[in-house]
Amino acid sequence: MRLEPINIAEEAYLRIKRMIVEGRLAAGLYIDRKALAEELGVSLTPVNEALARLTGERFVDRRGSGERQNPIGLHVRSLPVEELAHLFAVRAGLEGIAARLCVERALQEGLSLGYEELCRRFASFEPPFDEAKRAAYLAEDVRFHEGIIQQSANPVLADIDGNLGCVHRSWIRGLVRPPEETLPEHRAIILAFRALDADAAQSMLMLHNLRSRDALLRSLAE
Amino acid sequence: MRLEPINIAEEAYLRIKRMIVEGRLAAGLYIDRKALAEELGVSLTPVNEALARLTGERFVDRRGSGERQNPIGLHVRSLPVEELAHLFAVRAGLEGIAARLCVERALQEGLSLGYEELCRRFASFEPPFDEAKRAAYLAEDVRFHEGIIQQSANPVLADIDGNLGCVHRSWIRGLVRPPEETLPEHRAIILAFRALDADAAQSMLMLHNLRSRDALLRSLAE
DNA sequence: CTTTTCGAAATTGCATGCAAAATTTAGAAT
DNA sequence: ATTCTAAATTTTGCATGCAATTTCGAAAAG
Repeated sequence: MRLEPINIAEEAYLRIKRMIVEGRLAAGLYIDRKALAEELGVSLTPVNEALARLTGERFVDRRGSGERQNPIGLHVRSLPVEELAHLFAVRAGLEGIAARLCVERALQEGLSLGYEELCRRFASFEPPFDEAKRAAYLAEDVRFHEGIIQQSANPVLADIDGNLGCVHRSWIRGLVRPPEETLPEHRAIILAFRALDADAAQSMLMLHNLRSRDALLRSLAE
Repeated sequence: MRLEPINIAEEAYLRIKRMIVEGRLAAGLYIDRKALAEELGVSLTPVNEALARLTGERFVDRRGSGERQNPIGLHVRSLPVEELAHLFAVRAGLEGIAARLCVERALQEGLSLGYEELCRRFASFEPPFDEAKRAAYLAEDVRFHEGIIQQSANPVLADIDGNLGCVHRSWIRGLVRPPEETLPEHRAIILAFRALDADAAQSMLMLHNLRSRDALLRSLAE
């Protein structure tokens, strides 16, 4: 039951973005607008509009005639790993401030139960981690970070971090660091939240992300 | 001497965005695409593409037929002041992490002279502040914050913060707080940079922005 | 004077058309 | 077989066309 298709161009945008994020349109791939338009059952106009937006959001590259690789035209952007590291740093800043805002809000309005529940559900994990447990941990990890953003009640922050998280997950399928390493960090962050210690919560969440960035850079160096 | 108009749609996007940011298209105003297309000397297609992008970037609102205010169609988005406060919080996070990245980089590569110069030029201001000095201070303030972002050498961060700064300046023309109040904070931040104290630099820059957010909220409450 | 109604005119969202540029293909020359 | 060349085809970027919806406006009704 689709409530708001809004309009064809908007839907084309959402569908093409999903195709990129989910890897159905592979990185570096040339984008055949005609084929895309046929697949979506629309004309070229809404596809062009969608691709213009995605170009602005750096999901798509426009390749001019002067450049080395052919063909000319639009391609799915492939993210240099270096840029993924930059992305981690930005999220470190965003999630750090989100943690502070959570505490700020909790102090003003009383503890948010939704957030408390999130913390409890997360805290129930215990080593050792087999395959299934790692998958569950990954899902809970995503919920944990998203929950902090949501509870910070800052729509601008949610918008930006949501987009970055989208890019992140389209390039990094699993965990950057093993649960054994990140679980204690998550626990420490939760303790800071319980203590309503904004400085500690912000600092820990930031360092948590920066350590993931460093792990990524190390794994890149092999 | 224009090097790369790239294409008409891209140029339409940039020009319309400038019109909005500079207030030439006022907030809340209905956007007459036909008139806009004529003014830019293009057809409706590139204008539509540009407006689709600006809608995605929340510079433009799409108003459906069910909503209270007429007419239907596109309008320049007017930012609730509350959202401006959210924006300050996000920038607090971003500039905070930028400060940390600056110090990180300085420790790895030796001090950046460009950044040092920025600090010196900024530090030369002295009270009292007459009208002209306040204007100069405002310009220097913008350069100070932009400089930190640039020196953090994180293109993702620069991209996001640049956009937010753009929105910020389109809604807040002058200073949120008087120079007498912010100058000591800037000085303290510079000292933290000189000492290569990442924690202090990040924390101070973040609080600097959060205090501006709070000042904004107080002035809103009148 | 205010409100309602109904048709004209404008606007929207998208499809299609078209010229310029790029790519592919076919054939000839090396 | 390989390289060059040029015509044919495709693609791109934008303009224009068109049906559906919306707004405007004048006349009629209250």
